[in-house]
Formats: sequence, C-alpha cells, structure tokens
Amino acid sequence: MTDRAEIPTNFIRQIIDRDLAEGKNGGKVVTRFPPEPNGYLHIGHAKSICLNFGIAASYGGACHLRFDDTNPEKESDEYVASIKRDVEWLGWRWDGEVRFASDYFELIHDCAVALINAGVAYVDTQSPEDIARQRGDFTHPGQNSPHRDRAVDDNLALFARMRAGDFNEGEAVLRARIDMASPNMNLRDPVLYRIRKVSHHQTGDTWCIYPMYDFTHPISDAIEGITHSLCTLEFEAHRPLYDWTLDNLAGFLASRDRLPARPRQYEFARLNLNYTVMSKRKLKQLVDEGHVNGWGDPRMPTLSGLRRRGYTPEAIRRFCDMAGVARADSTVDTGMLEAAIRDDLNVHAPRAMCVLRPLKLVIENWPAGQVEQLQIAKHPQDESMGFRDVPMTQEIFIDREDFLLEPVRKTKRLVLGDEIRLRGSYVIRANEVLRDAQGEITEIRCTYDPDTLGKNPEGRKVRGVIHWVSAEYGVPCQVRLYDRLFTEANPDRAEQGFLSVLNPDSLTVLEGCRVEPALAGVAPEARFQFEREGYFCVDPDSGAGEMVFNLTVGLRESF
RNA sequence: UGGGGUAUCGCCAAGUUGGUAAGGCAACGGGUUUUGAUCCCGUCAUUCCCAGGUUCGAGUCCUGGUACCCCAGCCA
Repeated sequence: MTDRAEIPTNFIRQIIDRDLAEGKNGGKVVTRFPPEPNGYLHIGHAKSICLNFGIAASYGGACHLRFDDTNPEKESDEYVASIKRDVEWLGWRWDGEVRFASDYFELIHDCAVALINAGVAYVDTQSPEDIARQRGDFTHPGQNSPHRDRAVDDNLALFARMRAGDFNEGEAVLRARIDMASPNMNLRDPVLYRIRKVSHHQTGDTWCIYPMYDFTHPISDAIEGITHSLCTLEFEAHRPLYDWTLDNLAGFLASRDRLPARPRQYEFARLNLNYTVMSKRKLKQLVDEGHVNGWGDPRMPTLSGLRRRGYTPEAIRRFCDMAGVARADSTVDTGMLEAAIRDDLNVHAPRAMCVLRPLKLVIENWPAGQVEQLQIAKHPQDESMGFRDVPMTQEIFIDREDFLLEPVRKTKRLVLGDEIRLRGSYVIRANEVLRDAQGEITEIRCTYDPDTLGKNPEGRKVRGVIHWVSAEYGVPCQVRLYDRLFTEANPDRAEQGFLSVLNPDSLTVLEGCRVEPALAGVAPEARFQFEREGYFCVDPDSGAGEMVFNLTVGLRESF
C-alpha cells in the first residue's frame, strides 16, 4: 500500500529484519490489531493500526483484525461495527475474516483444563477480597491461597462446575500456579478465568466463565500464527505471563495442531496528543455527559470524529509515519497532525470562496443587473482541476474583517478610500460607508476599475487580495468553526479534572455565511479550501434546506 | 517501597563493530505569488538527564546518581 522506503524505520522493523535474516518463523510476518469492542477507535489506535497493518504490508505478510472480546459487560456490537468501519476507512484490509477471541473460547477452555492437568492451575473459591489481600504489595510478598494445592481431580471438577454455572459471580476463579512471592505482581498466581453471568455479544449465553486478557491473548496469537505481537508499554510487565502461558501450553497446542508459530510480544509507546484526551473512559464520559455530540463529534480525537472533521485517511497514515514508533513516552504536538492534513488538502482540495461574516458591498459603476461569469481556476498550482464559474454582480459580500476604516500598517485588506483586488475579479475602491441607526456599518459603496480583470492596474500597486461572493448568487450556508477541545496541553493533569479545562469555545456556529454557487449541493465529506480561511468539508447535516461546512483546519498564518 | 521501563533541539525522532549529532513538526529570516496559503532559499543541538571514569577519540563502553512512566482489576 505505502511505499516501504517512505516509512521511517523503527526498533520493531529492525527486530523483524533481524528475525527474517535469521530465518525465523519460516520467513513469515503475521501481525494483528486486537481492539476490545468497548469504545470507538481514536488517533492513538491509528498508530497501532498503521504499525501492524503497515508492517504486514511492507513485509508481504498478513495482519489480522481480532476483537479481544473477553469482557462482555463493557462490549457491544455497535463498537464492533464502528471499529471495522474505521479500520477500513483508514485504508487497511485485514487478512481473512474478522476474528474474535470468543471464537476460541472452547479451545481456551481446553487450555485451562490442560494447565489444571499439568498441575499449574487451580480453582480458588475464596472471595475476591481475600485474594486481593493475599496478593501482598510492592514491598511484601503474597501469601499462598489455601486452595493452591488442591488435587487435580478436585480442580477439574470445580472448574467443570464453574462452567456449568454452579457458582455465582465472585465465588470461584481459575488461577495460574506461578509464584506468590514474585516481584512481578502479574506472576502472583494471576486469575485466568472468572465467572460473568451476562450474555456476550458474540456467544450469547453459551458461557458464564470468561478467560482473562492475559490468558486469552497469547493463546489467540499462537493459534493464529501471529509472529510479532505488538502492544503498548503498559503490557511490558505482562510479557513474562504471556511467555509463561505459551511455554506451558506449547505442547498441548502442538498436539492439537494449533501452534503454527511461537509469537513474541514487543511493546511500543502509545500515542499521546496535546490538548486532548485519549483514554476511552474519558472519551466515553465526554459522550455520555453530553460535552460533545457523540463519538463522531468533529472535536473528538476519534477516527469517526476526525473523519467528520474532514481529515483524510492518507493524512492520518502520514501523521502516524511522521510521529514514529519508539519506546519513550511522548506527547505529539497537535500541530503535527494539522501539518499532515494541510499537506494533503493543499494538493487535493479544490479552492472556493466563502464569506463567513458577510458585509454588503455595492459597486456603483457596475452596470445594474449585469452578471459576468468569471472562470476561476480550482487550484492555483494544478490546472488539471480545471475552472469553476463564479458570477460577478453589482452587489457582493466580503468578510467584515476584510474592511477597515483606517489603514493599518502593511494591511492587505480593504481600507476606506483605497483599493483592493477581489480574488479572480476586478480591483475595487471603497468610497463610502453606510451605517444603521446604531452606527453599525451596513454597506460599503465602491467603484471598480474595468481594466483590471486578469491584469494589474498601470502605475499603482494594490495592497492585497480579498475573497468575495455575489450577493445575488451566493448560497447561504452554516459554517462550524472548531478549536481545541481543552484549554490545557495536558488535560489529564488538570487539578480539578479534565472536564474543568474543557474549552468553552471549542465550537462556533456561524449562520448566514455565503458560499459561491459552484458548491451548491455538493455531497457530504467533499473537501475544499475556502481561500484565505482554511480547509472545510461538507457536513452530513447538510440537507435540502441548508449547506453545512466544517472547518478542518485553518490556513497557516504568518505576518 | 520491590519489579519493569525511558531519558538526544520547544514537540516527535534517527543514531545498531565507539570516529566526531539525520529527518519531520514548530520557530525565525529572505524570495516568488491575484490566497498574509502553497512553493523556493537560508538559520535553528560544540552537544546527547547529571557527575565521574576508560579511550587518540564516547550520544554510543564502565561506575555512581537524578527525573519521569508502568505494575498491587475476578479490566484490556
């Protein structure tokens, strides 16, 4: 998909290069993206997706999409559907069918039985509180459970009863028998199976016992033949358990012919972006409490939000490549994301004119009723995009901010008594302003120089160029301006909590804007550059009644 | 506090037998321009968390510190 040469190397690619050189895994590279369907995907997931799918693509390998659905309480089909859609939208295609860890529940159960038979797993019928208490802490070793040495047959019988539903939630768990004194807390006889009497979005009521992540993941990776299991840094301390599980199950899985590869786990730093939050819990809270309009709100760092905001899959992939992959905790500046989308849209977005805060301007020497269809290039550097018709009439709108009564040093706007170029049109001069009873400027009376279409006036230099839209033909529309969702670079660290630093001005809705008629009726997701303003896309709220545009990102401004 | 990690420019990030600090974002100059956009040119780490040491030579090796992140869910 992407030219490999463009993708900067990173420590994981180097590990794969070395593995390949050593002939490991028969030269195969198989990765997986393993989301839990308990929320929408965000830009942080995009990093993992691009890493996993990108590696598979550049090494001629495969990448699986596997839902890590072992906790039915928090998961749902809505999330499964949104995740599939987002991965595809990003431009990736998973190998084979979508997989679910729940597809493997029977085999995982058999693995548990195998562990019991091997004497390295036991059923603990203590309360969750007792188990927690016995785990000890960083300074004190844990205490062995009184059930740690239960006979294999008893464990088998108890585990069967767990599956049969004989116990209530919390009354019994299956635990690995490792080391209650391990300095690694994850190795202090971790829970492998717990009881959850809730129906599962994939398996319904087939099960009332569910395997834990630490047990499920290595088994799922192994049976899918995953060679490189990439996850984030916080799972580093779990790696010994990942390896313990596979070391203890390799024989069993091989005997069932379900061990195509011995996977290895590698951890990389998750993506953080400043001025936003990335945890699913917090994003869900923003949605549930109505601080934003759903997971797909254009202000959200979710992929659906970025999509509605006007980001392209290409820009997001490019951004992930720009940010890189390493093991150091880091927070990428939002400016890098913006640079990625500007780069893309600058090349691909047709130009158009839209007046956000209309101020009427009447050209007194323009023949009344005359309409001149101007042909303006859709892109100044790409003539293959062609031209669009832009009607020029006696009355037009310009932005209120583009008119000044008094000249300001080096300004490039229209000043009373001076000239300005109308983009793609003529040079005009502002002669007089009309005001209403409150003194508010309501209209500017101008004259135009008929000899300035496509050429500069003789002997004079106009101070600048402003955009405009015909008052008669301009299409009224709504424009939604977005700003960062939070006022602090790191909302997670806010004294009063992340909600206390929500930006009250993250959304500004402008009504009565005027866009040039060439854009009337274009479909949602179409992207344009509104000259001198920024990049905008058509929002799905656009209907027969009114067009709605979302600000994707503003133009760079340098004075 | 025990264990596991990480520290290279404002933000990311290369640097892999020690040989004399890539690139991107941002910023700042200048040029082109009917978008204060784009594009183009240029500037931007005598220094790699700190302190010692080894060496002709260290971001890379050794010793000792410091800071930050992760782990005590029957979450992932």
